[in-house]
Amino acid sequence: MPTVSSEELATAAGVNSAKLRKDFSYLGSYGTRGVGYDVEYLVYQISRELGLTQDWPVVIVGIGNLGAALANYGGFASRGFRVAALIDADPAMAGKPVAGLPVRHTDELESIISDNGVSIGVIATPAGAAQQVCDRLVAAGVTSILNFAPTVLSVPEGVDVRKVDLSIELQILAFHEQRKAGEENAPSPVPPRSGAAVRAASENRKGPDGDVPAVMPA
Amino acid sequence: MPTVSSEELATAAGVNSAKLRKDFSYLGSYGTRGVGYDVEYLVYQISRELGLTQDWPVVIVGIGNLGAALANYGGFASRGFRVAALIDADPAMAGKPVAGLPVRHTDELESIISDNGVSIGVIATPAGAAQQVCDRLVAAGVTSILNFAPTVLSVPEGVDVRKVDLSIELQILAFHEQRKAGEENAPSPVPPRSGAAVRAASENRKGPDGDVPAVMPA
DNA sequence: ATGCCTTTGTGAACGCGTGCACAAAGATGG
DNA sequence: CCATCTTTGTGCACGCGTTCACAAAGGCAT
Ligand SMILES: NC(=O)c1ccc[n+]([C@@H]2O[C@H](COP(=O)([O-])OP(=O)(O)OC[C@H]3O[C@@H](n4cnc5c(N)ncnc54)[C@H](O)[C@@H]3O)[C@@H](O)[C@H]2O)c1
Ligand SMILES: NC(=O)c1ccc[n+]([C@@H]2O[C@H](COP(=O)([O-])OP(=O)(O)OC[C@H]3O[C@@H](n4cnc5c(N)ncnc54)[C@H](O)[C@@H]3O)[C@@H](O)[C@H]2O)c1
Repeated sequence: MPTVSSEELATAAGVNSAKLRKDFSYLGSYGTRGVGYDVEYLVYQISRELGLTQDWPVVIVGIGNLGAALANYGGFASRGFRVAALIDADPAMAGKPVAGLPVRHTDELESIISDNGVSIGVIATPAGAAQQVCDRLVAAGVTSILNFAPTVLSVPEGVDVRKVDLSIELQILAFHEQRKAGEENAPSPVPPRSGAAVRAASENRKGPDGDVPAVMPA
Repeated sequence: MPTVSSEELATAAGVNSAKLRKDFSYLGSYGTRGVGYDVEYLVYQISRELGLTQDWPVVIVGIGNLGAALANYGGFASRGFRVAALIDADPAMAGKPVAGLPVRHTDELESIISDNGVSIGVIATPAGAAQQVCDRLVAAGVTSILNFAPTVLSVPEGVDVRKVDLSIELQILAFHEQRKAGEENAPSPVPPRSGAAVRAASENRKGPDGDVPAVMPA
């Protein structure tokens, strides 16, 4: 029986082995003392807890540059996600095949969602249309949304929104970049107290309960 | 002089006003007691600290579906990022205009980087090429990388890597989705101890010092 | 069966971010 | 010029995640 010790996994992942063991214990995952964890069982258990054993139908709304790229991306299927439909408001796109699927018009949005039991939606429309699309998705029964549009979506309680903001990713890199440059020469105008604000700026969004809105002017 | 109080900002952002004030104090940002913060000065100060006052040249490597979408994305320019060049290994693409810029061949990678003083690179190549591209970028002087390929990149100390893994974003949504479904009926197989592992699964990557590698099989 | 060695599971300590509460600062009006 | 009111800046305590350290458990060899 192939096994791994928490120490091996921890080293590979670059984390503390005690944390790993404690986390596993929360999952009810019992290893064998003196031996380690049964790899197969461990994988199964984590997969199940993470929801990877069932597959989730998703819809992508807004089949432009980004939406088409997402539709073509094979990485979703391999993680248990199935693209149930591609939806766009442009009548000219309706019926056109993208990544092997015909693009459906926005009119069909509600029926597509309910027919397929979709609970996860991806929004890749322009920012101006995002909230409206979001509202329709939620009304139709979607309870999880992955948003690429640079807008803060407001949703009723019980609906999760994750926002992917590529500009912020770059800003975080730029922030560290600037910091690197500043270290060598003159001390930063701000003393390196390394306080909460600085650290918070390096982190990503905190969780499902509300993203940090962009306060900087575009 | 237009001002805002920490309380106003905190309410708008949905955070605690004390946290906000404390964070501002780390930035050396002094408000006026009884009045609040000078909006203009505050914006300038935060912008500067975040590195938004200078603009950063970036290169995008791998002009496929995703790379092209990124190149066409206007949101970067508005946040102070300038696409210095688009680079692809496919000879057939060389010279072809994408988003108004001619695609350059990988051979030119090093000279493009040094000529433009690029320190931030975006990798949108297939996973198999990512590490190799990364090595070349780093060797040429890039010290910050935004990686879209589903691979853990290894880089020397001093180089920051941020990984955007869209599958993981969906997995996090699916995880919560499953949890929602489980609450109504039978109790989850795992008692809702709400431990560190569960919470950690909702969080994103922690910071610049090492992403959490994907341990699940694809 | 017994003893040794490895690795788990976890209680306790530590570190850190967050929120509370309040004194000091400064504006504003009388 | 003084009183009052607003809002900042921050010491302090609380909560939570992380890490240490170790006893218990189990395999394995003798
Ligand atoms: N392209 C990128 O790399 C990138 C990066 C980050 C964020 N974004 C954001 O993602 C979104 C899409 O970007 P893009 O480059 O694909 O834009 P795009 O203009 O190429 O595509 C937008 C698509 O949405 C469709 N659409 C418009 N309104 C709609 C509606 N109400 N319902 C359904 N579909 C609708 C349009 O017909 C179009 O096909 C934008 O909000 C953009 O800011 C894009
Ligand atoms: N499309 C998506 O929505 C999406 C989402 C998440 C992650 N990704 C990842 O992003 C990457 C790109 O995705 P894509 O859909 O654009 O793929 P793609 O196949 O359309 O594009 C890849 C491009 O990279 C170029 N390339 C290959 N090797 C190269 C090299 N050594 N140097 C420079 N260029 C090279 C190819 O010529 C091609 O143009 C993949 O790793 C994919 O897994 C894509």
